[in-house]
Amino acid sequence: MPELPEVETVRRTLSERIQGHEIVAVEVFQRALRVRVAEDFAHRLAGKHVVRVARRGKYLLIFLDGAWVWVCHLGMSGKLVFLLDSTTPRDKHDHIAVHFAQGAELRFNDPRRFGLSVVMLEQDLQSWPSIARLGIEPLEGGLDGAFLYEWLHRSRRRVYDVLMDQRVIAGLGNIYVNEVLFRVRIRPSTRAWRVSRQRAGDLAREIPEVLEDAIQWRGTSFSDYRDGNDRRGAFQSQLLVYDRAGESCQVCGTHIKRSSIGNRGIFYCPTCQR
DNA sequence: CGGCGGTCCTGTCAGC
DNA sequence: TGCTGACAGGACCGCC
Repeated sequence: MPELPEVETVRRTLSERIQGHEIVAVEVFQRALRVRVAEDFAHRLAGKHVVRVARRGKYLLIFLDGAWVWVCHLGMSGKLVFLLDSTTPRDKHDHIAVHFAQGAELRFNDPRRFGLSVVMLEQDLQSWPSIARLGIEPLEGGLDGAFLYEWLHRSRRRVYDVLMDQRVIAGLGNIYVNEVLFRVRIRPSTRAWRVSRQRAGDLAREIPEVLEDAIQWRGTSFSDYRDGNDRRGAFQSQLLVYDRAGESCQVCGTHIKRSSIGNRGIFYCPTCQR
């Protein structure tokens, strides 16, 4: 569900709400997420202040005083929503409630429970496997044609699979990989090693472009994504291929095709993308 | 060991 | 109306 632009939008909206604020109490209703929420999770968070809200790939990093960090991943269906009024009725998929002063509350809701919520010491963050594995941040410079070509030209995988690999670029997911590949006219099933240096350069330029654009539209609300204020994103209006099977390609008019790689639906223009 | 398929979980929607 | 199967934005594990 949430890819880099969505997580970044959650980061920005939450940061405005909780930075500098004290956590007065924490409730855990459901521990069985992708990684079981630790028994001492609530105890570790209680009484701490939020120093800043950051992001690494699709991971949200909520830094707390005392050198602690609360790491959240929203999986496919996760939401972190800030409520001014904690009397708002609880949903059956609300798993964690973090209470702030004056009745404000941050809720972690995740129907499919593919999300993750752990607290650790800041000094352990970079060596924590899920973070340690992550590749380059696409919006912080450093993503260039040479970098991408290095990965692509010696991989026997499909270009789609390489771009989806969080060890290469952190933060891309199914929607944005489909969109980026349409914009550079490469078919998702193309073997990575067949992508030329020039095309790798196109990709390196287009990836940050699409991600920044999506952030400006506050992410894609294809179905259930919401930001930290429970608001929908609007980038779905800008999607050129994702979820547009059967519609006409805006460049050439050919019907957009839907196919699949593994269990993921992929969308492309059979004429523009080779 | 690189690459790929299956799996975790619930909700929704299309088709019968 | 109700049942069934397919599918959904992610990540990890295990098998070949």
